[in-house]
Amino acid sequence: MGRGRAPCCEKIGLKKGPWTPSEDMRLMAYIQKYGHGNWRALPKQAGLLRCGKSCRLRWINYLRPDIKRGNFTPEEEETIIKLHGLLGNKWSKIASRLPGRTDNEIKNVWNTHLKKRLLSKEADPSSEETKETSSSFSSSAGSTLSSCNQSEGTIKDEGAAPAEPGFNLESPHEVSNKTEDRMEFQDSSMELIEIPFEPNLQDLWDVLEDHDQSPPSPSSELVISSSTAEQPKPKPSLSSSSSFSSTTSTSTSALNIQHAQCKEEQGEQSEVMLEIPNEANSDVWDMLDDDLGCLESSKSTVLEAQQNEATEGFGQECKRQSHEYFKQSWITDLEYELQISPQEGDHLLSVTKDIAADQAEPGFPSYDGTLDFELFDPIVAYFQNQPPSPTLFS
DNA sequence: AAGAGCATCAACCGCATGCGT
DNA sequence: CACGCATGCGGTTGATGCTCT
Repeated sequence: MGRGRAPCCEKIGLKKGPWTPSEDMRLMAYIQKYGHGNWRALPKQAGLLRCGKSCRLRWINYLRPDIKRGNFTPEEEETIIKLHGLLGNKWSKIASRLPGRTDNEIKNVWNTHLKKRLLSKEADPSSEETKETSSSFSSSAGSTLSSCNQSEGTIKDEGAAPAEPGFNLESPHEVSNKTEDRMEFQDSSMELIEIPFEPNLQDLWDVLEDHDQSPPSPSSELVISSSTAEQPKPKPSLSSSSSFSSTTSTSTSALNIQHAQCKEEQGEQSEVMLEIPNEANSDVWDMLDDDLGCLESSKSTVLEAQQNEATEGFGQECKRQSHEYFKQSWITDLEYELQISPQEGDHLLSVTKDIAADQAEPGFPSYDGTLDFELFDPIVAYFQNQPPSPTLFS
């Protein structure tokens, strides 16, 4: 074959322009079932008359479940301005620090709003807003800036996913005198989540839900500890100081769970430590990203449903069930990943295993290259496997 | 009410980069 | 090392909706 770049896709016969709902559903269904190992082959296998690039873009910018829709908050805009000052037009880098936002979206916001706003501020430097912006590296930057500075090194680290701005793990459950500890943790790239001890992780969901948080940096160390201060008795389902490794196919040794303290007499503090070494297998972070991304997705779904309550056809009960579904799925998945309470019959678990089994096959995907839509309609399968998301279909 | 101008954002294009052979 | 390929990234475009006159 001659030198030079191959065309990104076959132009002939492929569709361009806006995506139809049917195409969206087909793409979502396919990715949900098989993932997106090969974008170039994906459209053919999914029965889409699109090039792989277009599919990838559509997924990343619009269909991905953890996309945060809606207007940018002032905090997000501040963050973009600051990061743009640091990084320039590195939209993907900026996007990586704004959970749920895409580089395309940020680029658009910058070009349509923020750039003009900054220009107008330059023209009128006496305005109040200008003061705020120009002091973006002073105290007004708040947690966002501290996060930026804190992870300055990871910005330059191309390989590592940087810490997220606003990754504030101060928990309502956290004991009061954690200030010094927290500073220590920050210095040693360690974050702390404290949760009421519950072996089935129900409360972990609730606590994480209270944090408007993002996955931590891979360069940091995550510690999830639990407090039983309000519990009549600790429930040490994990043996004291027990430590075991995840044996999932994707993460082998990086995940250690230690039931470090079980002060049954005092009933004061019992901890489940989830320690991930700095050099942890990146798969662990993928797993946590997925889990927390799922949480974020579910949260935004519920928020969206709440916002649309008056006008949309999703009733209160539907929304509640959707929320409960995601909550339970997330918890079950995490329990499985942590090997705390694997449930063989669980739907999500079986789906995950199906996908994992498919992906374990050499030359994944293991089917013959095209889907038989008469036997397997991905659209039907999608709605059988997952409740419709108001976020996606609004 | 109609049309011109503007704003927004999804999508495209082409180059850069990284990886496997 | 050279090459081919897949994917990522950033600039740009064009369709659509909104606002103003």
